[in-house]
Amino acid sequence: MRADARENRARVLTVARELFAERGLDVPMAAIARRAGVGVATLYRRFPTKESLVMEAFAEQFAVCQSVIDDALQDPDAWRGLRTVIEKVCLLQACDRGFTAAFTASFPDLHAEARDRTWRNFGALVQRAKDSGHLRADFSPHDLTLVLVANSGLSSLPAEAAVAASQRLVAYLLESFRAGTDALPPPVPLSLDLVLR
Amino acid sequence: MRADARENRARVLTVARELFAERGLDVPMAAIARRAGVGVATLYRRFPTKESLVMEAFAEQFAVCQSVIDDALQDPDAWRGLRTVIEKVCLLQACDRGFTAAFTASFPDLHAEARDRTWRNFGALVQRAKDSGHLRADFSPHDLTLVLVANSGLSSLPAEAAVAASQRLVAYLLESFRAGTDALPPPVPLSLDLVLR
DNA sequence: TGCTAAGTGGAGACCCCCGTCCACTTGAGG
DNA sequence: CCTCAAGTGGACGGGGGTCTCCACTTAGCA
Repeated sequence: MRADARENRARVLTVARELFAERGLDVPMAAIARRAGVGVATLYRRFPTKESLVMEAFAEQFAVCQSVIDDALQDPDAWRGLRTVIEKVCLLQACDRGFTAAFTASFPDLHAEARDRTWRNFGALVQRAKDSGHLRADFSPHDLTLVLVANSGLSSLPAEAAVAASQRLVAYLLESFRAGTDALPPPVPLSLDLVLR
Repeated sequence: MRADARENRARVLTVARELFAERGLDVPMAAIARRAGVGVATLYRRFPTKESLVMEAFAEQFAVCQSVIDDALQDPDAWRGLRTVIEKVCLLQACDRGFTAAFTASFPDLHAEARDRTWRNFGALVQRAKDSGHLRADFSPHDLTLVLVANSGLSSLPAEAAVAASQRLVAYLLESFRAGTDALPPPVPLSLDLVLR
């Protein structure tokens, strides 16, 4: 590949990541091209379809996400591991408007192997957390889906509010997931005054 | 208005409500027209713009929603009132894909008077619930927004799953909102096996 | 420096959406 | 039954999206 082409390709990816994060996946290809200072044809030469650009743009984040999960799943403190999985993935979602959409859209396509392994590991983690007495017994692994989908709804908020809201939501939910609830940890303060008036 | 016209108008509204509920607000006008057995022009004769059709279609639900809230706000048992507001509005959202979008889109336009009154009443309810010792002291009225926005994210799930998920989410959150948390009420069982594989 | 394949940009084909226009049809009162 | 205003449907304009085509430019090697 020629040097200038490689540079263009990299710039396109950077710009795409920025715009997807700010404005979600429905930003037009033409906008990405303009901001990257190239023509539309250049985009389609490197990425035959918009979907392929999305996948490429988020590949890095997927890897990060995967390793975050894998690490947490290995945590000897099962409750801390569970908490970490939820907190980190939710933060990723809240910081990047496009990530959620890309994630759920690609999830079925991630080769079943990796998906099933993660899911199995998570199930094991849940069981360990229950056994350790920190996680309520009626917690279901599907509650992870519940949290992620609920958290994804927050991406309709303005960017700064989304992070604050996500942290507060996660704090509330984690509190419900705990078994004992001895002391109530106060949820993260929230500044949502701007939202809905 | 002529008899057949009145009938057509009614049928359009019914169909619009169905389709908005099933598929959200971005169902094309042409689809509504086709399913109602009329031409596009007939839609636009009765509803000058798509937005006006949306508003008209959801007017009834808005009224229901408003009265649900007003009733709950009057409840002498403040905690029960708060619970009811959250449960009922979330259920409305979960049952109707279009409702959330229509609600947030129209919320700024509902004449400021009604909006402010509801918001003031809710603030008072929150205060009463805190005073009664049932609601945690650091609960913010903005947490209502948080719950509604999070709950709205569930509408990306298939219809049946959305209701179950919403109920479980609300049960978890309400538990966190309670002050004492003496006994942990088990959350509603969840059947999300179909989701994300 | 000159050649050539790789690379490029912009016009435009194609599609889907909202909303309008206009020639045609029909309900219902006299 | 006749009339005509009210009602109707489908074609169409305008805008915005994805993706393609093609004449032109340029990097990189001999």
